[in-house]
Amino acid sequence: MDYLASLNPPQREAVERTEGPVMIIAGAGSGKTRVLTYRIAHLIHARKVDPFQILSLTFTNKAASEMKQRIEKLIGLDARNTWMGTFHSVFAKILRVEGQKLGYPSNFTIYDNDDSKSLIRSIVREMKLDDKVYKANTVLSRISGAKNRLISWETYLNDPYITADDEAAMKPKVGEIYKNYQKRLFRSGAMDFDDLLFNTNVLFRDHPDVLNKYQQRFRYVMVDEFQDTNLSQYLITKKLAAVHQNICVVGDDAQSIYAFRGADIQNILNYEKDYPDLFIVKLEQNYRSTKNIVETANSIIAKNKSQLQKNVWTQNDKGDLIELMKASSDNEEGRMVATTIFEEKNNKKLRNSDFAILYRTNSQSRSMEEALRKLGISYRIVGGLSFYQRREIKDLMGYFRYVVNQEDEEAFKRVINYPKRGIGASSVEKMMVAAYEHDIALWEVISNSSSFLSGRAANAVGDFCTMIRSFKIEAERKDAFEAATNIAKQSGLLRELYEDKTIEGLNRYENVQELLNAIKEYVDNPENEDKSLGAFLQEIALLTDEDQNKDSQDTVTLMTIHASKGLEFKYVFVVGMEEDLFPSQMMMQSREDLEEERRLFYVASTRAMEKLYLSYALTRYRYGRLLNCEPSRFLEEIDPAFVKVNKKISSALSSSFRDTESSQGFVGLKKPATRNTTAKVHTPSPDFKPSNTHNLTEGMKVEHPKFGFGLVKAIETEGVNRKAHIHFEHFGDKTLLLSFAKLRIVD
DNA sequence: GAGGAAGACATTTTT
DNA sequence: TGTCTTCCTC
Repeated sequence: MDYLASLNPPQREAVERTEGPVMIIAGAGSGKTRVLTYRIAHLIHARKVDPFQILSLTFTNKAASEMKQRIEKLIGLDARNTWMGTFHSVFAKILRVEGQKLGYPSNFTIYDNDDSKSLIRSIVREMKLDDKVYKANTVLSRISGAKNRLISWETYLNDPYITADDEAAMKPKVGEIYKNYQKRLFRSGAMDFDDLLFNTNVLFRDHPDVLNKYQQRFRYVMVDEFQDTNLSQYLITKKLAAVHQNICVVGDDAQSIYAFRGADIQNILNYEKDYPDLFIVKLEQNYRSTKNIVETANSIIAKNKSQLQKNVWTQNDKGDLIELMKASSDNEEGRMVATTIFEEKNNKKLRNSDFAILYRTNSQSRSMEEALRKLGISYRIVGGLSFYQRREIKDLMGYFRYVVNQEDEEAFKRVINYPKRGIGASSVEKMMVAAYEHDIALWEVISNSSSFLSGRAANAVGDFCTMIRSFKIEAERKDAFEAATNIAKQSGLLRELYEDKTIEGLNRYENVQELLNAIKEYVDNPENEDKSLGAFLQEIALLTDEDQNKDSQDTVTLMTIHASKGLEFKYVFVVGMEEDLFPSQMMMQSREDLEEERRLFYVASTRAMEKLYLSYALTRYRYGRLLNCEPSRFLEEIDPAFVKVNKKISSALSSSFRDTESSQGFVGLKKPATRNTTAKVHTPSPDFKPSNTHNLTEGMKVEHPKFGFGLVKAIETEGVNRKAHIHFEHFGDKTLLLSFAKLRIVD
């Protein structure tokens, strides 16, 4: 196999050692994905393993699909038959088949965090507890933490340490909430994200025959990003591999940054104790970054005590020194970063997409955005609301969910009175109480509304019930697209959105159309055998944003350090290097916490390929007040041999700012369209050429490279400052300075 | 049931 | 400081 020849010796060892337990410690930029994909290809090709017997677990859909694609490139369509997916999606699939053994229907609904929180809020309200003490977020994370450690509500309530903990936190009722929460989920035929893993553990524990079936099926198990596993996930992998012992975990303890979500770094640190005959390979050669960057990162992580010994090195050039920038304020920090990007871009012929700005907290993006906008540098923010979290999407999905599963309480609450049909909160409550008190299904109450409600409300519920029935029949007989379109129309949801002529309303309407398009695509895809609405729902319940349209545009990327894991950029700015911000003040209680922050810094630094900039500000607005800041302790920890302090005087830089106020090409743009990760930035026509806009007049149709097509509504001020008010189809009204805006006049 | 005022709140968040 | 939620009023 010639693919082996392209690997370095440890990589090759990792690929070829297919039998027995293997741990691959993959340093940053060491070609981990490559090793993983080659290993699978090698199993199939050289070792003649049936692809069906290989299970690969990842944490994100993105990682899974990327790997799948790469394997397919290596070995062709055989790759499709390997089991590859996120922990959640793989075990959701298994639970659809085996879940009846635990009393769940096979079409169980998966609750996302919003559903979970909303359910907790209801329970807290019903238990007449103070919702300021029992905040949905806090309670959910407590419950989630328990589930990740396989602590059931029964165990939770009986564990004196846990109860003492909750009492000390003045939240003694969390256990009771946990209990009610689980019961309600079960009644709703629903599992939350943690249940998917928790219940898999229960399934494997209580049904040895089922466990055995999957142990036999998955002769080879691989786990990516092993440092991020929680106990629940860890035990699943251990049980699955117990018979064949062909388990291969890949990870980097130095990049473990998800402890707050239950990830336990001990899983990787102590792995050797679990498997005495564990074969360990260390991938230590970094192919991504310059020597200066690699060694800087090494000097950072060296301060951590809990870690596996390794020596990351590179053959790459020394490269530039790390540059440290000091700003007087957060806004100035933004300006310095933006100006530096502007200059580096010009001097070195770089693209916007070669740059990334990384920060500890989302709120730091503001000053960066402002500065970038002023210099006319286009950017995009990764993170924030994903498509499937949007209200209008959740509303329509709520209908789909409810049509598939009438016991789905959260879906019910979402759709029962939207669009308005005169069923108020008190009627809803009456029905839920009735279901609970008579211990009957919610759907039964709804089907017999006149027994529980009076007059108008009963009629309205009756109509709703008839409507859902007809949707159900549709959904059973027709494919997902037809059923979904019909539901969107008949429910009145589409009309409701259509009638909202505000820009946001238009956007929402379009998003709904986009969801329908996605369903069409799903139905048209020959790979999907089951084209029912239920099948579609199952498919996407565990999808977040399939960041499909992230490429193509040339933009600077802004994101949190967490979101940057696994990515690389030529130039990276890590901003806000200040004590209490990074490391975060909330993470300085213990050595473990501080070490995780340090790993975060390590992750951030190792994203850079060519150059790393670090910046901090002396003052910063936080929660409306101006704070004085001190440089981060992490800055002192870096070996000073690799750092150069940027001596540029910012006044020289900021002068270039004053006259660029208008160079952004648009005035009065309040919310940049690029803020939304899913905002569809227009792709200019292939023959796009800016026209001479001298003769531009009202009523002309124009094309803008980013905003797409629009209609000129008015022209203002003749001369250099000539502006055009244009209504864009997808971006609403904009005022553009004609001397800067690139517009093509469409005939 | 819409709209406005007031109040709470504010790390990180693969699923 | 800015955003999101809730509550109150018409």
